[in-house]
Amino acid sequence: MPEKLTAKGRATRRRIVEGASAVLRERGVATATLDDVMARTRSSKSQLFHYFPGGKDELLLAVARFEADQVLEDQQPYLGSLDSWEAWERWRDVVVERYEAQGDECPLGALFLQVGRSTPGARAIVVEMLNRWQESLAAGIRALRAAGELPPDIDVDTRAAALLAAIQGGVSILLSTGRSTHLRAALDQGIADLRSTGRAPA
Amino acid sequence: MPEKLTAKGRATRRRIVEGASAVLRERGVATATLDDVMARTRSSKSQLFHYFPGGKDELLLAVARFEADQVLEDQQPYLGSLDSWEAWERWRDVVVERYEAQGDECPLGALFLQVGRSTPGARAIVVEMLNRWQESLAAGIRALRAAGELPPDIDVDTRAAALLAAIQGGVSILLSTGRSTHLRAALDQGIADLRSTGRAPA
DNA sequence: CCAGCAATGGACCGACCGGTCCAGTCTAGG
DNA sequence: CCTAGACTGGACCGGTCGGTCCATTGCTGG
Repeated sequence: MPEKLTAKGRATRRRIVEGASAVLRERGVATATLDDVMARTRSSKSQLFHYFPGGKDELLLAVARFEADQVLEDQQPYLGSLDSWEAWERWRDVVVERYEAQGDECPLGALFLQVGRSTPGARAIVVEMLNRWQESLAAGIRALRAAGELPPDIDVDTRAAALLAAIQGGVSILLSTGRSTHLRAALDQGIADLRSTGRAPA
Repeated sequence: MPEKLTAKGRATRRRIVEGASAVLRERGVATATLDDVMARTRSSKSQLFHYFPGGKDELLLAVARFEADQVLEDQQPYLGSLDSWEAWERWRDVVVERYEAQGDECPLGALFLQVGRSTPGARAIVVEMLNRWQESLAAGIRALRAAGELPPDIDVDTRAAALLAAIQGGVSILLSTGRSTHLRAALDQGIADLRSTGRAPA
C-alpha cells in the first residue's frame, strides 16, 4: 500500500472493492479470479497489488469488511428502533426480503470459509458484525421491556443470542435449499415466543 | 466408474472416501488437494479417477453424502426418541457436545460451497438431510403432544422448522466465532419456549 | 485354466492463476 | 515548472494441481 492515497487513488480502490464484491456474488468465491476482478473493474494487475499488497487475501478481507457493513446497513432504519411490536414486524419483513433477494449466494459466509482461520482479521470482522447485530436486538428487547410489553426479569442476552442464531440458521438454510420457509418460521416463531412471554412470564 | 465393483474395489473406494473426509477436515476444503488424499489413503491418481471418474467434484460429492449421514447418526439414539422433556435435554447435550468437538471446521457446509450450485446433486444431499432432521424434530414434538405435554393445536411444522433453523444458526455462529454460546442459547431457548407453550397455550 | 475386466502404479501434461517487474504517465506540492 | 512519488499498463513467470494415459498385476467367472 502506498504511503498516501490521493483522491483518484481512493476512488480506484473503492471501485475495485465494490467490483470485486459483485464478481464474488456472481462467480462465487471459490471460482472468482483476479482476472475476473480486473475485467469487471477495468483495472490492471499492478493496480490490484498496488492497493492490496497482500494479494488476493487482503482484497477478500476488504470485501468482507464492505459486505459486513452492508448487511447491517440494509436493515436500517428498522433494526435501529425496535421499540414496538409493529417495528419488529417491519424489521422481519425487511430481513426476509433482503435475503430472498440475495438468493443463494452468501458472499460473507463463503468469504469467511475462503480466507478462513488463516488470517486473524477475517474472524474478527464476522465476530464484530454479529456483536453489533445482537446488540441491536438486545436494545430492541430492552425497549419493549421498558414499555411494559415484557416482564422485567426477562433474560435479554439469551433471548437476543437465540434470536440471532435463529436468523443465521434461517439464512443458511435459505442458502442451502433456496427456500425461505425456515427463515420466516424462525423469525415468526421467535417474535411470537417473545410476545407470549409478555403475556405469560417464564 | 467400472461396471462392477469387487469386494476389494468396494473396500478401496470406501477407504478413499473416509480418508478424503479426514483430509478435508484437517486441511480445509479450499486447500485440500488430490495429492493429499492420495498420501492419506495410500492410493494412486488412477485409483481416484477409477472410482470417481467425475474427478474431484464427484469425490467431494461422495464425501458430502458420507458426512451428511454422519451428522444424523451422531445424534442417535437420542434424536430418534424425543418423547419426554428429559430426552430433549439429553439430545441437546449431545448436539452441543458434537459440534463443540468438531470445533470450527464444517466439512459439510464448506463442501456445499465448493461443489456448490454447479452440480445438481450437492444441494439435494443437504436438502434431504435437513428434511430428515426436521422430521425427527417434528416427530418428537408430536410425541410430546400425544403425551399431553403440549396443546393439541400446536403448529408442529413451524415449530420444527424454527428449531432446526435455531440449531443451524447456532452451529454457523460456532463456526464463525469458535464460541458455542449461541448454539446453547438457541437450544435452551427453543426448548424453554416449547415448554412454556405447554403451560400457557399460544 | 484362461480370457476379460477390475484394480493399481506412476509418469506426464497443460492450463490456470496468483504474483513479480519494469516501464511509462499523471499529479500534488514546493 | 520540476521532481518525487502515486498511479497505471501489461508482459512474463513458475508453481500447483486436476486430469490423462498406458503398462502391469490381480481376480473371477465360465
